[in-house]
This record gives sequence, structure tokens and C-alpha cells, in this order.
Amino acid sequence: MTERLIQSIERAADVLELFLTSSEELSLKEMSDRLGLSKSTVHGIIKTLEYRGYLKQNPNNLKYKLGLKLFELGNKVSDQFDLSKLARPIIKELVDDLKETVHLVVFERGEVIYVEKMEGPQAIRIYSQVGKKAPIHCTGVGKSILAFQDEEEMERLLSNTELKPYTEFTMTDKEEIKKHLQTIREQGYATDDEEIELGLKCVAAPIFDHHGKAIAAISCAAPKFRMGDERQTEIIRRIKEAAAMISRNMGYQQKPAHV
Amino acid sequence: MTERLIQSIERAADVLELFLTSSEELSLKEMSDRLGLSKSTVHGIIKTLEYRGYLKQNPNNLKYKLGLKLFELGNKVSDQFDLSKLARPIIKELVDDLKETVHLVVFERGEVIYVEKMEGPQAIRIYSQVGKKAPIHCTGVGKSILAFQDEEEMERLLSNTELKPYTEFTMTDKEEIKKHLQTIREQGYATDDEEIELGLKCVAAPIFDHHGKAIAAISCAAPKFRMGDERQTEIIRRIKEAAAMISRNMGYQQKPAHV
DNA sequence: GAACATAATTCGATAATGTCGAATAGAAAG
DNA sequence: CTTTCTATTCGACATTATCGAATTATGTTC
Repeated sequence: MTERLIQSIERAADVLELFLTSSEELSLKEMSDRLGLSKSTVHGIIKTLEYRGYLKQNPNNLKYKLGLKLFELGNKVSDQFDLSKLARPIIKELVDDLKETVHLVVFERGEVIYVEKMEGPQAIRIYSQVGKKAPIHCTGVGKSILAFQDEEEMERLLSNTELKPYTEFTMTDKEEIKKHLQTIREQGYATDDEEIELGLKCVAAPIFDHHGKAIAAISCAAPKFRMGDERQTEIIRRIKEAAAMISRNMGYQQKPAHV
Repeated sequence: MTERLIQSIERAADVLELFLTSSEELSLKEMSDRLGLSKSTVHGIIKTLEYRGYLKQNPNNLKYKLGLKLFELGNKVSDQFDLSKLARPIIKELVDDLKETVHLVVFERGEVIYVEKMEGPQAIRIYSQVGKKAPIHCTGVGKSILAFQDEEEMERLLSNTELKPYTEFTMTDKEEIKKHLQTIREQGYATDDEEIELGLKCVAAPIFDHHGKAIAAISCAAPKFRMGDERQTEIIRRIKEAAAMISRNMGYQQKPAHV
């Protein structure tokens, strides 16, 4: 298959994706510089995107930011995820019972992305990470998905990722992580013990599609002081149960080897 | 300014926006038919969008749906809304005190779109409408924004909108609505009494930017049985207060005529 | 399981369209 | 008011997106 991709659409995508890495407004010049394209080219792209509501120009400084049309489309996406729809009531029940925050992530194109979040009543932070990428080496969800990929994919993912240390407990050695993933595979769940944020503990389990591929995960996050051994055991049970339930609803039949 | 828009980017936008009106997956043929373009043209567009993560092909039926990249971008949008960031803590306080669901909408390009939602503990429906359009003639937020546009804009909006009846209480007569908007202007808030959904009452107030233009609104929604006269008066007070606070933080100075 | 029907994908030729560099207009800074 | 940015427009040209036809894949019926 000779990819016959359309240049100007790719460039439009390049423009939009500039905003993923910089949280501020961008000027035409900044964009054309960063993309290595002429100003007039980028200008044409930008004006088209603006006309369609994908970008919005700030009249004060003439800079651009992402437009509402993307918001509309973005919110339509999760509607189209059978997974989200299907998982939502199960997550709701988890939150109601455990009174802690539960996340749903999906794994696509080598990225783990938060798609759903329900906060427990005791939630402290209101800041959402929905729509953001989860690091694969230091989150429960990332590790539980990683652990159930085939050897090749796992290797590829670990190599393509900067194993950035978030806290003093973050594992940054590839071999150490791979050994740890083995344990996760055996247990059927992953934990994150202050590996991404001090004081935060997480329990996560993978969700399988009908092919048996780990395509998503759910996790329960709580401050460390509310995640003692006994309670953690209870949460592990519930998270594994919920993940298995969602997997089953996704058409996953076969009992996994690790159960 | 002769618009020099880029055709293939516009067509890519056309493709994506097909998904806003149909909630199912779409096949290549459906899309090329609906757009009146050749299959190969649309195919090129689709494959580019898929390659970049804006579309995703379902391997079972070869149909396409929106991709995760849009989800990522969409969630980045609200980060860039100063408004959302700024309003969030104020909304949070409202929800905590009133124990009811509060919405934030913004008005852009002639559309009123839900951008933020916080549910009270007694919320019944978990289904979110974030990212969706609010009808302007039968929602508190829609009406409160409408009421504070200039005559010309108001007329234009009312004419371009199908005044669809959602319940037996929906106002569908343009003149009746315009008269009602006058009252809203005088009061500084709008209510929705089962106009969009039976059993649901709403109180909303507009938010003004530094030019004094109504660019957003917040509302509090509750089942009718929890919105008696006395409680409604309290909610009106709180919603107006919150909207005024947000407006002030947006740089709105001048006291509006209606206060 | 073969034959048909329908849809997806690829290919080649062509004209249209997106691209660039230069010119102009518009802000901001000195 | 001049200078220096940056945003925007314009004209010419070659690239590139487009279409229709051909091919491959899928799934449907008997």
C-alpha cells in the first residue's frame, strides 16, 4: 500500500497538534517557524481552520488558539466508544462503593489516554486529566496495559518512551520494569505506589477486547493514607472484577492464563 | 479580504463534521455520497485523517468513526478557555452549596455549547451533554445569552433557528419569545420551566466579557420538585452572584443597565 | 462453495490548487 | 515619526489533489 496522503491535510493536522505541546496561544510566525513552512502557506491553513471553527484568533494579540469545533468533535468521540458507554455504569458503581476516584484509559496507536474519570466524594483535586496521555512506566493503567502486550510491542513501547522519573519511586530502568511487568502479568493487576505522585496510590487492571488484546484499563486512585493493606486488597478485588466484567461485555471469552 | 481557503482542508472538515450529525459509524460510500465527491477523493482524505488519528476504521465492517486524536485536542480546548479555568472554582462552590447540577456554556459562532458540568450529589442522570449544543429558545442558558445580544444579532439567531417544541411548555412563537427576552433582560436572569424536558427546571444568568458582550452563561438545573418558590429565589440569587463574579474576573467593569 | 453484488482500495492522467517568495498593510516599539 | 516586527495579500508556477476506471476485497445468496 503506497500511502497517498494528502499534504495539506497533514499540514493542517501538524498545525493543530502544535497546540498539544504548547499550552499558550501561538502566532503565525511561531507556527511557520516550528513547521518549517512559509508564512503564506501556514496562513492559508490557519485561515481555513479558523473559518471552520478549529482555530480561533485572539483579536488582541492576533495569536491563535484551538477552537470550539474541536471541543464539539472531541466530545463526540467518547460517544462513539462502545467501551466508554459500556464501562460507565460499572465505573459508577465502583465509585459509589469505594468512594474513590476511578479512571478509564484506552490504548491506541501506542498511547494510553484517559477517557473517563469519576470522582469520589472525597476527591481533593478537581483538575481533570481526561484527554491526556498517561505515562506507561509509572501509572497503574499504563503498566497493566503494557504487561499484557506481546513481547515485541512491549519492547517497542518501552524503547520509544522516555522513562522519566516523576518521584523518587519511579522505576526508570528498563530491565527492572520488565521484571516488574512479569509480576503484574501473574497477578492480573498493577499497582502504582507513589510512582507518579507522592502520596498517591493506584490499583489498575487491564481490559481485553474480543481478540484478547489489552486495549484499555481501569484504575482506582486514592491518597496513600486511605489505601492500607486491607483496603487495598478489597480495591484490587473490585477493580479486577470490574475489568473482567467490562472485558466480558466487550466480547472477551477465553479465560486468561493468569487467572 | 478574498478568502483563500484550502479546499482539501475544508473537505477534511466536512468529513469530520459528518460525524456530528450521525452518531453511527460511516462507510466510505456513505461519506462520498453525502458530500457529493468521488470515492477516491474521499478515500484519500479519510486515509490521511486515519493516519493522523482523527478517524479510526473498524476492522469488522470497514466503517469509520472519530479517532482519539480529536479527543485529545478537544480536551485541550477547554484548557485554553480562560473562562473555564476561571469559572471552575466558582461553579464548584455553587454545586457544593446548592447540591444541584451546574452547567457552563459558551456562545461562539452563533452557537451555545456546554463546556463544563458539575453534578450535585443527588444527580439522577449521568449522561453528560458537554460538547453539545444547547437550543437557544428553550434553555435558561440559551435564553439568557440571547436576551443580551443586540437587536440585530438576536433577530438573526431567532431566524436561523428552528424553534422546535421539546415539551408542551416550549415557546415556539418568535414574537412571544422576544417579549419574554425583554423580561429576562430586566431581571438579569432566565428560567426554564419544563421547556426542554418535563420535570426539569433551570435558572441561568449571562456572563459578560470585558466588552460587555454576553459570551457565556451558567445555570443550575434541578427536578421541579426540588425547585419550589423559596428555593428558586435562593438559587437565582446565587446564580446571578456567581455569573457576576465570573464576569468581573473576565474584566467586565461597567454596571449593566439592568441591575 | 461458487457466483454475484457491493464496497473499498489503487492507479494514471490531467487540470486545478496549494505553495512559495515578494509585496503590502498593519502593529508595536523606540 | 521612524523603524522593526508580524500578519496578510498577491501573482506565477509546479506540485498535488482530483476524478474515473480498474482492481481487489468483502459479504451475500443460492
